[in-house]
Amino acid sequence: MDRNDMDKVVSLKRLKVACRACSLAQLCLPVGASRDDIERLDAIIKRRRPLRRGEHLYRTGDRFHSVYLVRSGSIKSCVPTDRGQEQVTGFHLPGELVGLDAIHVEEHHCGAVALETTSMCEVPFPQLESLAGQVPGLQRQMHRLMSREVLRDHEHLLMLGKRNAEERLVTFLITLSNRFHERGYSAVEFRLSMSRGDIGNYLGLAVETVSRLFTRLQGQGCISVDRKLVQLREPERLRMLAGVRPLEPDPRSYHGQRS
Amino acid sequence: MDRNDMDKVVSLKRLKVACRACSLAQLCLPVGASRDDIERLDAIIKRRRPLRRGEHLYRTGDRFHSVYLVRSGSIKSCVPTDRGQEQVTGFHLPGELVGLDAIHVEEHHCGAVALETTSMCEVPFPQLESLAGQVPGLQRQMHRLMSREVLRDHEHLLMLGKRNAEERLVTFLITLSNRFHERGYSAVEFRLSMSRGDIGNYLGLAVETVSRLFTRLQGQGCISVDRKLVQLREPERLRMLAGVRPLEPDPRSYHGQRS
DNA sequence: CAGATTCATTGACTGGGATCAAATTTCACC
DNA sequence: GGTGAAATTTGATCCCAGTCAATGAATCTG
Repeated sequence: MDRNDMDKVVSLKRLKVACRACSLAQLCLPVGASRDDIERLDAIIKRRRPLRRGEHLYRTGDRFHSVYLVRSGSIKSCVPTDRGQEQVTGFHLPGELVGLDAIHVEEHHCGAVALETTSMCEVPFPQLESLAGQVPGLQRQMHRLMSREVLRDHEHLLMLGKRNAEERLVTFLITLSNRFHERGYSAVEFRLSMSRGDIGNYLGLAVETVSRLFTRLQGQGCISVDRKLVQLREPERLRMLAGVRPLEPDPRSYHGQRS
Repeated sequence: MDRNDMDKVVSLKRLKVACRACSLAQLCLPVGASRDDIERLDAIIKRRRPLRRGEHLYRTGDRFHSVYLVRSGSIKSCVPTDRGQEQVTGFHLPGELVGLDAIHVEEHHCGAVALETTSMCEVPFPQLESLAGQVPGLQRQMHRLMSREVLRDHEHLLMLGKRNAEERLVTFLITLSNRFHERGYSAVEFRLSMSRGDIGNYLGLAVETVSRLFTRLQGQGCISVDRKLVQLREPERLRMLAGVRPLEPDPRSYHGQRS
Protein backbone atom coordinates (compact mmCIF):
# COMPACT_ATOMS: atom_id res chain seq x y z
CA MET A 1 0.00 0.00 0.00
CA ASP A 2 1.73 3.17 -1.10
CA ARG A 3 1.33 6.70 0.19
CA ASN A 4 -1.44 7.44 -2.24
CA ASP A 5 -3.57 4.54 -1.15
CA MET A 6 -3.06 5.44 2.47
CA ASP A 7 -4.53 8.83 1.79
CA LYS A 8 -7.52 7.28 0.13
CA VAL A 9 -8.29 5.05 3.05
CA VAL A 10 -8.03 7.87 5.54
CA SER A 11 -10.12 10.15 3.38
CA LEU A 12 -12.85 7.63 2.74
CA LYS A 13 -13.15 7.12 6.45
CA ARG A 14 -13.48 10.87 6.87
CA LEU A 15 -15.94 11.14 4.05
CA LYS A 16 -18.42 9.08 5.99
CA VAL A 17 -18.63 11.58 8.81
CA ALA A 18 -21.87 13.50 8.53
CA CYS A 19 -22.42 16.97 9.98
CA ARG A 20 -24.30 15.54 12.93
CA ALA A 21 -21.30 13.45 13.90
CA CYS A 22 -18.61 15.94 12.95
CA SER A 23 -16.36 17.19 15.70
CA LEU A 24 -16.21 20.58 13.99
CA ALA A 25 -19.94 21.17 14.10
CA GLN A 26 -19.56 23.75 16.85
CA LEU A 27 -17.27 25.91 14.73
CA CYS A 28 -18.96 25.38 11.45
CA LEU A 29 -22.21 26.06 9.62
CA PRO A 30 -24.50 23.92 11.79
CA VAL A 31 -23.95 25.98 14.95
CA GLY A 32 -27.20 26.19 16.80
CA ALA A 33 -29.15 24.24 14.20
CA SER A 34 -31.65 21.58 15.17
CA ARG A 35 -31.14 17.89 14.36
CA ASP A 36 -33.63 18.16 11.59
CA ASP A 37 -31.97 21.21 10.06
CA ILE A 38 -28.59 19.55 10.25
CA GLU A 39 -29.92 16.64 8.26
CA ARG A 40 -31.17 18.98 5.60
CA LEU A 41 -27.76 20.61 5.46
CA ASP A 42 -26.14 17.19 5.30
CA ALA A 43 -28.27 16.37 2.31
CA ILE A 44 -26.83 19.13 0.14
CA ILE A 45 -23.20 18.82 1.20
CA LYS A 46 -20.87 16.94 -1.12
CA ARG A 47 -17.81 15.22 0.23
CA ARG A 48 -14.78 15.68 -1.98
CA ARG A 49 -11.59 13.85 -2.61
CA PRO A 50 -8.93 15.46 -0.39
CA LEU A 51 -6.49 17.84 -2.02
CA ARG A 52 -2.78 17.20 -1.85
CA ARG A 53 -0.28 19.86 -0.90
CA GLY A 54 -0.10 22.52 -3.60
CA GLU A 55 -3.32 21.53 -5.37
CA HIS A 56 -5.81 24.28 -6.14
CA LEU A 57 -9.31 24.18 -4.75
CA TYR A 58 -10.15 26.87 -7.26
CA ARG A 59 -8.27 29.56 -9.15
CA THR A 60 -8.79 33.25 -9.71
CA GLY A 61 -11.40 33.64 -12.41
CA ASP A 62 -13.04 30.24 -11.87
CA ARG A 63 -16.78 30.32 -11.94
CA PHE A 64 -18.32 30.35 -8.49
CA HIS A 65 -20.72 27.57 -7.61
CA SER A 66 -19.86 26.35 -4.12
CA VAL A 67 -18.36 27.36 -0.83
CA TYR A 68 -16.16 24.92 1.05
CA LEU A 69 -15.76 23.98 4.67
CA VAL A 70 -12.31 22.85 5.69
CA ARG A 71 -12.55 19.51 7.44
CA SER A 72 -8.89 18.75 8.04
CA GLY A 73 -5.64 20.27 6.78
CA SER A 74 -5.34 23.90 5.72
CA ILE A 75 -5.79 26.23 2.79
CA LYS A 76 -4.34 29.57 1.77
CA SER A 77 -6.17 32.23 -0.24
CA CYS A 78 -4.28 34.56 -2.57
CA VAL A 79 -5.27 37.49 -4.76
CA PRO A 80 -3.13 38.16 -7.83
CA THR A 81 -1.68 41.56 -8.79
CA ASP A 82 -1.56 43.04 -12.27
CA ARG A 83 2.07 42.09 -12.50
CA GLY A 84 2.57 38.46 -11.63
CA GLN A 85 2.77 38.79 -7.85
CA GLU A 86 0.20 37.63 -5.37
CA GLN A 87 -0.95 38.60 -1.91
CA VAL A 88 -1.86 35.89 0.57
CA THR A 89 -5.09 37.09 2.16
CA GLY A 90 -5.69 34.31 4.63
CA PHE A 91 -5.04 30.86 5.98
CA HIS A 92 -8.03 28.63 6.64
CA LEU A 93 -8.16 25.99 9.34
CA PRO A 94 -10.68 23.20 9.96
CA GLY A 95 -14.22 24.45 10.51
CA GLU A 96 -13.68 27.56 8.42
CA LEU A 97 -15.57 28.56 5.30
CA VAL A 98 -13.65 29.24 2.09
CA GLY A 99 -14.89 30.88 -1.08
CA LEU A 100 -17.19 33.55 0.28
CA ASP A 101 -15.40 36.31 -1.59
CA ALA A 102 -16.81 35.10 -4.87
CA ILE A 103 -20.50 35.73 -4.40
CA HIS A 104 -20.34 39.28 -5.64
CA VAL A 105 -19.59 38.62 -9.28
CA GLU A 106 -20.11 34.85 -9.37
CA GLU A 107 -16.43 34.41 -10.00
CA HIS A 108 -13.56 33.70 -7.65
CA HIS A 109 -11.33 36.71 -7.35
CA CYS A 110 -8.83 34.88 -5.23
CA GLY A 111 -7.33 31.44 -5.60
CA ALA A 112 -7.28 28.76 -2.90
CA VAL A 113 -4.43 26.29 -2.52
CA ALA A 114 -4.00 23.38 -0.10
CA LEU A 115 -0.99 23.80 2.18
CA GLU A 116 -1.00 20.10 3.07
CA THR A 117 -3.30 17.16 2.46
CA THR A 118 -6.67 18.76 3.04
CA SER A 119 -10.20 17.45 3.00
CA MET A 120 -13.31 19.55 2.99
CA CYS A 121 -17.03 19.62 2.44
CA GLU A 122 -18.39 21.28 -0.65
CA VAL A 123 -21.63 23.22 -0.27
CA PRO A 124 -23.31 24.21 -3.54
CA PHE A 125 -24.17 27.83 -3.01
CA PRO A 126 -27.59 28.09 -4.65
CA GLN A 127 -28.83 25.22 -2.50
CA LEU A 128 -27.24 26.73 0.58
CA GLU A 129 -28.96 30.05 -0.09
CA SER A 130 -32.24 28.34 -0.65
CA LEU A 131 -31.94 26.32 2.55
CA ALA A 132 -30.86 29.43 4.45
CA GLY A 133 -34.08 31.10 3.34
CA GLN A 134 -36.01 28.35 5.10
CA VAL A 135 -33.82 27.91 8.16
CA PRO A 136 -33.26 31.25 9.92
CA GLY A 137 -30.56 29.81 12.17
CA LEU A 138 -28.54 28.74 9.16
CA GLN A 139 -28.97 32.10 7.49
CA ARG A 140 -27.78 33.79 10.64
CA GLN A 141 -24.77 31.52 10.93
CA MET A 142 -23.86 32.18 7.30
CA HIS A 143 -24.00 35.89 7.93
CA ARG A 144 -21.86 35.48 11.00
CA LEU A 145 -19.25 33.56 9.09
CA MET A 146 -19.17 36.14 6.32
CA SER A 147 -18.94 38.88 8.89
CA ARG A 148 -16.10 37.08 10.61
CA GLU A 149 -14.29 37.08 7.31
CA VAL A 150 -14.59 40.86 7.19
CA LEU A 151 -13.44 41.11 10.79
CA ARG A 152 -10.38 39.00 10.03
CA ASP A 153 -9.55 41.13 7.03
CA HIS A 154 -9.79 44.24 9.18
CA GLU A 155 -7.37 42.80 11.71
CA HIS A 156 -5.11 41.94 8.82
CA LEU A 157 -5.33 45.49 7.47
CA LEU A 158 -4.50 46.86 10.87
CA MET A 159 -1.48 44.58 10.92
CA LEU A 160 -0.18 45.76 7.56
CA GLY A 161 -1.05 49.38 8.14
CA LYS A 162 0.11 49.98 11.68
CA ARG A 163 2.45 47.31 13.00
CA ASN A 164 6.17 46.84 12.50
CA ALA A 165 7.77 43.58 11.40
CA GLU A 166 8.17 42.08 14.86
CA GLU A 167 4.66 42.97 15.96
CA ARG A 168 3.30 41.43 12.78
CA LEU A 169 5.01 38.10 13.24
CA VAL A 170 4.22 37.89 16.94
CA THR A 171 0.58 38.82 16.37
CA PHE A 172 0.42 36.20 13.66
CA LEU A 173 1.72 33.52 16.03
CA ILE A 174 -0.66 34.51 18.81
CA THR A 175 -3.62 34.48 16.45
CA LEU A 176 -2.69 31.05 15.17
CA SER A 177 -2.26 29.87 18.73
CA ASN A 178 -5.77 31.03 19.60
CA ARG A 179 -7.24 29.39 16.56
CA PHE A 180 -5.55 26.07 17.30
CA HIS A 181 -6.71 26.30 20.88
CA GLU A 182 -10.33 26.83 19.80
CA ARG A 183 -10.00 23.63 17.80
CA GLY A 184 -8.79 21.60 20.74
CA TYR A 185 -5.10 21.64 19.87
CA SER A 186 -2.25 22.95 21.95
CA ALA A 187 -2.02 26.73 22.19
CA VAL A 188 1.71 26.66 22.87
CA GLU A 189 3.03 24.14 20.38
CA PHE A 190 1.92 23.78 16.80
CA ARG A 191 3.04 23.08 13.27
CA LEU A 192 3.08 25.82 10.66
CA SER A 193 1.65 24.29 7.52
CA MET A 194 2.68 27.30 5.44
CA SER A 195 6.16 28.16 4.22
CA ARG A 196 8.21 31.13 5.42
CA GLY A 197 7.47 32.66 2.04
CA ASP A 198 3.73 32.40 2.64
CA ILE A 199 4.07 33.92 6.08
CA GLY A 200 6.14 36.80 4.73
CA ASN A 201 3.72 37.35 1.90
CA TYR A 202 0.75 37.33 4.27
CA LEU A 203 2.46 39.79 6.62
CA GLY A 204 3.83 42.09 3.94
CA LEU A 205 7.43 41.18 4.82
CA ALA A 206 10.37 39.71 2.93
CA VAL A 207 11.13 36.05 3.57
CA GLU A 208 14.51 37.06 4.96
CA THR A 209 12.87 39.30 7.52
CA VAL A 210 10.58 36.51 8.71
CA SER A 211 13.53 34.19 9.05
CA ARG A 212 15.59 36.76 10.98
CA LEU A 213 12.67 37.45 13.31
CA PHE A 214 12.21 33.77 14.09
CA THR A 215 15.89 33.54 14.91
CA ARG A 216 15.79 36.65 17.07
CA LEU A 217 12.68 35.67 19.01
CA GLN A 218 14.20 32.27 19.63
CA GLY A 219 17.40 33.93 20.85
CA GLN A 220 15.34 35.98 23.29
CA GLY A 221 13.73 32.80 24.59
CA CYS A 222 10.17 33.85 23.68
CA ILE A 223 9.67 30.98 21.29
CA SER A 224 11.51 28.02 19.98
CA VAL A 225 11.41 27.09 16.34
CA ASP A 226 12.47 23.91 14.70
CA ARG A 227 11.67 23.94 11.03
CA LYS A 228 7.82 24.02 10.87
CA LEU A 229 7.31 23.35 14.57
CA VAL A 230 6.82 26.36 16.84
CA GLN A 231 6.59 26.51 20.61
CA LEU A 232 5.49 29.63 22.44
CA ARG A 233 7.75 29.70 25.51
CA GLU A 234 6.62 32.98 27.05
CA PRO A 235 3.11 33.77 25.82
CA GLU A 236 2.86 36.76 28.14
CA ARG A 237 5.99 38.38 26.85
CA LEU A 238 4.82 37.68 23.31
CA ARG A 239 1.58 39.47 24.04
CA MET A 240 3.64 42.47 25.12
CA LEU A 241 5.69 42.34 21.95
CA ALA A 242 2.52 42.12 19.89
CA GLY A 243 1.53 45.61 20.76
CA VAL A 244 0.72 46.45 24.34
CA ARG A 245 3.06 49.33 24.93
CA PRO A 246 3.85 51.69 27.78
CA LEU A 247 1.66 54.74 27.17
CA GLU A 248 3.05 57.58 25.14
CA PRO A 249 4.04 60.47 27.42
CA ASP A 250 1.96 63.03 25.53
CA PRO A 251 -0.73 61.52 23.32
CA ARG A 252 -2.38 64.83 22.47
CA SER A 253 -2.40 64.17 18.73
CA TYR A 254 -1.35 61.73 16.06
CA HIS A 255 2.29 62.78 16.50
CA GLY A 256 4.56 60.22 18.01
CA GLN A 257 2.51 57.39 16.55
CA ARG A 258 2.78 55.57 13.29
CA SER A 259 0.48 57.14 10.69
CA MET B 1 -31.06 81.32 6.25
CA ASP B 2 -27.69 80.16 7.49
CA ARG B 3 -25.69 77.13 6.43
CA ASN B 4 -27.29 75.01 9.10
CA ASP B 5 -30.83 75.63 7.93
CA MET B 6 -29.85 74.99 4.35
CA ASP B 7 -28.66 71.55 5.33
CA LYS B 8 -31.93 70.83 7.04
CA VAL B 9 -34.04 71.74 4.07
CA VAL B 10 -31.98 69.65 1.72
CA SER B 11 -31.99 66.68 4.05
CA LEU B 12 -35.72 66.79 4.71
CA LYS B 13 -36.33 66.81 1.03
CA ARG B 14 -34.09 63.78 0.72
CA LEU B 15 -35.75 62.01 3.58
CA LYS B 16 -38.97 61.80 1.66
CA VAL B 17 -37.44 59.78 -1.14
CA ALA B 18 -38.54 56.17 -0.93
CA CYS B 19 -36.52 53.29 -2.32
CA ARG B 20 -38.71 53.07 -5.39
CA ALA B 21 -37.94 56.67 -6.27
CA CYS B 22 -34.32 56.69 -5.12
CA SER B 23 -31.68 57.39 -7.71
CA LEU B 24 -29.34 55.01 -5.94
CA ALA B 25 -31.62 52.00 -6.21
CA GLN B 26 -29.44 50.48 -8.92
CA LEU B 27 -26.40 50.42 -6.63
CA CYS B 28 -28.16 49.57 -3.44
CA LEU B 29 -30.13 46.81 -1.78
CA PRO B 30 -33.16 46.82 -4.10
CA VAL B 31 -31.18 45.78 -7.18
CA GLY B 32 -33.32 43.44 -9.21
CA ALA B 33 -36.21 43.48 -6.75
CA SER B 34 -39.81 43.71 -7.92
CA ARG B 35 -42.01 46.73 -7.16
CA ASP B 36 -43.76 44.76 -4.52
CA ASP B 37 -40.56 43.66 -2.82
CA ILE B 38 -39.21 47.18 -2.85
CA GLU B 39 -42.28 48.35 -1.00
CA ARG B 40 -41.73 45.73 1.64
CA LEU B 41 -38.16 46.88 1.99
CA ASP B 42 -39.32 50.47 2.17
CA ALA B 43 -41.57 49.54 5.03
CA ILE B 44 -38.75 48.47 7.32
CA ILE B 45 -36.28 51.21 6.45
CA LYS B 46 -35.98 54.12 8.82
CA ARG B 47 -34.85 57.51 7.61
CA ARG B 48 -32.46 59.19 9.98
CA ARG B 49 -31.46 62.71 10.74
CA PRO B 50 -28.32 63.44 8.70
CA LEU B 51 -24.99 63.34 10.51
CA ARG B 52 -22.72 66.33 10.52
CA ARG B 53 -19.03 66.14 9.76
CA GLY B 54 -17.22 64.29 12.53
CA GLU B 55 -20.33 62.75 14.11
CA HIS B 56 -20.29 59.03 14.79
CA LEU B 57 -22.83 56.74 13.21
CA TYR B 58 -21.70 54.14 15.73
CA ARG B 59 -18.59 53.44 17.77
CA THR B 60 -16.47 50.39 18.37
CA GLY B 61 -18.24 48.26 20.95
CA ASP B 62 -21.74 49.62 20.25
CA ARG B 63 -24.41 47.01 20.15
CA PHE B 64 -25.30 46.00 16.61
CA HIS B 65 -28.91 46.39 15.55
CA SER B 66 -28.93 47.91 12.08
CA VAL B 67 -27.00 48.27 8.90
CA TYR B 68 -26.97 51.61 7.08
CA LEU B 69 -27.15 52.65 3.46
CA VAL B 70 -25.36 55.85 2.60
CA ARG B 71 -27.73 58.15 0.77
CA SER B 72 -25.57 61.24 0.36
CA GLY B 73 -22.26 62.34 1.80
CA SER B 74 -19.60 59.89 2.96
CA ILE B 75 -18.47 57.82 5.91
CA LYS B 76 -15.17 56.39 7.06
CA SER B 77 -14.78 53.15 9.02
CA CYS B 78 -11.93 52.71 11.50
CA VAL B 79 -10.73 49.85 13.70
CA PRO B 80 -8.89 50.76 16.89
CA THR B 81 -5.55 49.29 18.00
CA ASP B 82 -4.63 48.22 21.52
CA ARG B 83 -2.67 51.41 21.90
CA GLY B 84 -4.75 54.40 20.99
CA GLN B 85 -4.17 54.37 17.23
CA GLU B 86 -6.69 53.50 14.60
CA GLN B 87 -6.70 52.06 11.10
CA VAL B 88 -9.09 53.46 8.52
CA THR B 89 -10.53 50.40 6.79
CA GLY B 90 -12.74 52.07 4.24
CA PHE B 91 -14.58 55.06 2.84
CA HIS B 92 -18.24 54.63 2.00
CA LEU B 93 -20.03 56.51 -0.77
CA PRO B 94 -23.73 56.81 -1.57
CA GLY B 95 -25.41 53.48 -2.27
CA GLU B 96 -22.97 51.54 -0.08
CA LEU B 97 -23.82 49.46 2.94
CA VAL B 98 -22.12 50.22 6.27
CA GLY B 99 -22.07 48.10 9.40
CA LEU B 100 -21.83 44.61 7.95
CA ASP B 101 -18.73 43.83 9.97
CA ALA B 102 -20.77 43.66 13.17
CA ILE B 103 -22.96 40.67 12.50
CA HIS B 104 -20.50 38.18 13.84
CA VAL B 105 -20.59 39.10 17.51
CA GLU B 106 -23.57 41.45 17.50
CA GLU B 107 -21.24 44.30 18.31
CA HIS B 108 -19.52 46.84 16.09
CA HIS B 109 -15.81 46.20 15.95
CA CYS B 110 -15.15 49.29 13.91
CA GLY B 111 -16.45 52.79 14.31
CA ALA B 112 -18.10 54.83 11.56
CA VAL B 113 -17.71 58.60 11.28
CA ALA B 114 -19.27 61.05 8.84
CA LEU B 115 -16.69 62.86 6.71
CA GLU B 116 -19.18 65.56 5.75
CA THR B 117 -22.90 66.10 6.18
CA THR B 118 -24.22 62.63 5.47
CA SER B 119 -27.68 61.16 5.30
CA MET B 120 -28.49 57.50 5.19
CA CYS B 121 -31.17 54.88 5.55
CA GLU B 122 -31.17 52.68 8.60
CA VAL B 123 -32.17 49.06 8.08
CA PRO B 124 -32.88 47.12 11.28
CA PHE B 125 -30.99 43.90 10.78
CA PRO B 126 -33.40 41.32 12.25
CA GLN B 127 -36.13 42.62 9.98
CA LEU B 128 -33.78 42.67 7.02
CA GLU B 129 -32.79 39.07 7.66
CA SER B 130 -36.37 38.04 8.01
CA LEU B 131 -37.38 39.79 4.79
CA ALA B 132 -34.35 38.31 3.02
CA GLY B 133 -35.61 34.86 3.99
CA GLN B 134 -38.81 35.59 2.07
CA VAL B 135 -37.36 37.46 -0.89
CA PRO B 136 -34.57 35.47 -2.56
CA GLY B 137 -33.48 38.42 -4.67
CA LEU B 138 -32.91 40.50 -1.58
CA GLN B 139 -31.00 37.73 0.12
CA ARG B 140 -28.81 37.37 -2.92
CA GLN B 141 -28.16 41.10 -3.09
CA MET B 142 -27.25 41.17 0.60
CA HIS B 143 -24.77 38.40 0.02
CA ARG B 144 -23.34 40.24 -2.93
CA LEU B 145 -22.86 43.40 -0.93
CA MET B 146 -21.17 41.50 1.89
CA SER B 147 -19.01 39.72 -0.59
CA ARG B 148 -18.09 43.03 -2.21
CA GLU B 149 -16.93 44.20 1.18
CA VAL B 150 -14.56 41.23 1.35
CA LEU B 151 -13.39 41.93 -2.17
CA ARG B 152 -12.64 45.55 -1.32
CA ASP B 153 -10.74 44.52 1.76
CA HIS B 154 -8.67 42.13 -0.32
CA GLU B 155 -7.77 44.90 -2.74
CA HIS B 156 -6.86 47.02 0.24
CA LEU B 157 -4.67 44.25 1.65
CA LEU B 158 -2.94 43.91 -1.67
CA MET B 159 -2.31 47.64 -1.63
CA LEU B 160 -0.73 47.60 1.82
CA GLY B 161 1.16 44.37 1.27
CA LYS B 162 2.58 44.82 -2.21
CA ARG B 163 2.52 48.40 -3.44
CA ASN B 164 4.86 51.29 -2.75
CA ALA B 165 3.74 54.73 -1.65
CA GLU B 166 3.17 56.19 -5.09
CA GLU B 167 1.30 53.15 -6.36
CA ARG B 168 -0.92 53.25 -3.30
CA LEU B 169 -1.94 56.86 -3.73
CA VAL B 170 -2.47 56.56 -7.46
CA THR B 171 -4.50 53.36 -7.07
CA PHE B 172 -6.55 55.11 -4.43
CA LEU B 173 -7.32 58.00 -6.77
CA ILE B 174 -8.23 55.71 -9.66
CA THR B 175 -10.51 53.64 -7.46
CA LEU B 176 -12.27 56.75 -6.21
CA SER B 177 -12.59 57.99 -9.76
CA ASN B 178 -14.28 54.74 -10.78
CA ARG B 179 -16.64 54.85 -7.87
CA PHE B 180 -17.66 58.43 -8.57
CA HIS B 181 -18.15 57.56 -12.19
CA GLU B 182 -20.49 54.67 -11.29
CA ARG B 183 -22.55 57.16 -9.35
CA GLY B 184 -22.91 59.52 -12.24
CA TYR B 185 -20.26 62.02 -11.20
CA SER B 186 -17.19 63.07 -13.10
CA ALA B 187 -14.41 60.50 -13.24
CA VAL B 188 -11.73 63.13 -13.74
CA GLU B 189 -12.62 65.81 -11.24
CA PHE B 190 -13.85 65.23 -7.72
CA ARG B 191 -13.71 66.43 -4.15
CA LEU B 192 -11.94 64.40 -1.48
CA SER B 193 -14.16 64.45 1.55
CA MET B 194 -11.45 62.91 3.73
CA SER B 195 -8.38 64.66 5.13
CA ARG B 196 -4.80 63.92 4.10
CA GLY B 197 -4.46 62.26 7.46
CA ASP B 198 -7.33 59.89 6.69
CA ILE B 199 -5.85 59.08 3.29
CA GLY B 200 -2.46 58.37 4.83
CA ASN B 201 -3.98 56.25 7.53
CA TYR B 202 -6.01 54.29 4.99
CA LEU B 203 -2.96 53.73 2.78
CA GLY B 204 -0.54 52.94 5.58
CA LEU B 205 1.51 56.07 4.86
CA ALA B 206 2.54 59.11 6.90
CA VAL B 207 0.61 62.32 6.24
CA GLU B 208 3.83 63.92 5.05
CA THR B 209 4.30 61.23 2.43
CA VAL B 210 0.79 61.73 1.08
CA SER B 211 1.36 65.46 0.85
CA ARG B 212 4.70 65.05 -0.93
CA LEU B 213 3.18 62.60 -3.39
CA PHE B 214 0.35 64.98 -4.27
CA THR B 215 2.92 67.68 -4.89
CA ARG B 216 5.10 65.41 -7.00
CA LEU B 217 2.23 64.03 -9.11
CA GLN B 218 1.04 67.55 -9.72
CA GLY B 219 4.56 68.57 -10.72
CA GLN B 220 4.59 65.72 -13.26
CA GLY B 221 1.32 66.95 -14.68
CA CYS B 222 -0.60 63.73 -13.96
CA ILE B 223 -3.06 65.41 -11.66
CA SER B 224 -3.84 68.80 -10.29
CA VAL B 225 -4.73 69.32 -6.70
CA ASP B 226 -6.25 72.34 -5.06
CA ARG B 227 -6.97 71.66 -1.46
CA LYS B 228 -9.71 68.97 -1.48
CA LEU B 229 -10.35 69.17 -5.21
CA VAL B 230 -8.53 66.72 -7.46
CA GLN B 231 -8.39 66.55 -11.23
CA LEU B 232 -6.96 63.56 -13.06
CA ARG B 233 -5.11 65.14 -16.00
CA GLU B 234 -3.60 62.03 -17.53
CA PRO B 235 -5.65 59.02 -16.48
CA GLU B 236 -3.66 56.72 -18.76
CA ARG B 237 -0.34 57.67 -17.25
CA LEU B 238 -1.86 57.27 -13.81
CA ARG B 239 -2.94 53.77 -14.67
CA MET B 240 0.67 53.04 -15.58
CA LEU B 241 1.90 54.45 -12.31
CA ALA B 242 -0.66 52.38 -10.44
CA GLY B 243 1.04 49.19 -11.30
CA VAL B 244 1.19 48.12 -14.90
CA ARG B 245 4.90 47.61 -15.32
CA PRO B 246 7.23 46.53 -18.11
CA LEU B 247 7.75 42.82 -17.52
CA GLU B 248 10.67 41.75 -15.39
CA PRO B 249 13.50 40.44 -17.58
CA ASP B 250 13.78 37.11 -15.73
CA PRO B 251 10.70 36.28 -13.70
CA ARG B 252 11.77 32.71 -12.96
CA SER B 253 11.00 33.02 -9.27
CA TYR B 254 9.87 35.40 -6.56
CA HIS B 255 13.24 37.18 -6.68
CA GLY B 256 13.25 40.67 -8.00
CA GLN B 257 9.72 41.24 -6.74
CA ARG B 258 8.47 42.64 -3.50
CA SER B 259 7.77 39.86 -0.97
C1' DC C 1 20.24 6.98 -3.14
C1' DA C 2 22.30 10.69 -5.98
C1' DG C 3 21.28 14.80 -8.06
C1' DA C 4 18.25 18.60 -8.45
C1' DT C 5 15.31 21.90 -6.81
C1' DT C 6 13.03 24.36 -3.55
C1' DC C 7 13.22 26.37 1.04
C1' DA C 8 15.52 28.61 4.91
C1' DT C 9 19.14 31.09 7.02
C1' DT C 10 22.70 34.55 7.54
C1' DG C 11 25.48 38.63 6.30
C1' DA C 12 26.40 43.12 4.01
C1' DC C 13 24.49 47.02 2.05
C1' DT C 14 20.93 50.38 0.58
C1' DG C 15 17.02 53.19 0.10
C1' DG C 16 12.11 54.47 0.68
C1' DG C 17 9.43 56.31 3.66
C1' DA C 18 9.03 57.54 8.74
C1' DT C 19 10.17 60.89 11.99
C1' DC C 20 11.30 65.38 13.67
C1' DA C 21 10.89 70.26 13.10
C1' DA C 22 9.00 74.37 11.51
C1' DA C 23 6.57 77.46 8.43
C1' DT C 24 2.22 78.33 6.19
C1' DT C 25 -2.49 77.77 4.95
C1' DT C 26 -7.16 76.67 5.93
C1' DC C 27 -11.00 76.40 8.58
C1' DA C 28 -14.28 76.54 12.50
C1' DC C 29 -16.16 79.40 15.67
C1' DC C 30 -17.10 83.55 17.98
C1' DG D 1 -14.26 89.46 9.94
C1' DG D 2 -10.83 88.18 13.36
C1' DT D 3 -8.62 84.58 16.01
C1' DG D 4 -6.96 80.24 17.56
C1' DA D 5 -6.65 75.46 16.46
C1' DA D 6 -6.08 72.13 13.07
C1' DA D 7 -4.50 70.69 8.67
C1' DT D 8 -1.14 70.87 5.11
C1' DT D 9 3.23 71.54 3.15
C1' DT D 10 8.22 71.45 2.93
C1' DG D 11 12.93 70.37 4.45
C1' DA D 12 16.51 67.58 6.90
C1' DT D 13 17.75 63.38 8.90
C1' DC D 14 17.52 58.59 10.23
C1' DC D 15 16.39 53.81 10.48
C1' DC D 16 13.75 49.65 9.54
C1' DA D 17 13.14 46.40 6.48
C1' DG D 18 14.09 45.28 1.53
C1' DT D 19 17.44 43.71 -1.76
C1' DC D 20 21.40 41.20 -3.21
C1' DA D 21 24.36 37.35 -2.51
C1' DA D 22 25.84 33.07 -0.94
C1' DT D 23 25.62 28.95 1.83
C1' DG D 24 23.26 25.23 4.02
C1' DA D 25 19.20 22.21 4.96
C1' DA D 26 15.23 19.76 3.45
C1' DT D 27 12.48 17.61 0.04
C1' DC D 28 11.30 15.80 -4.45
C1' DT D 29 12.33 12.74 -8.44
C1' DG D 30 13.70 9.11 -11.11
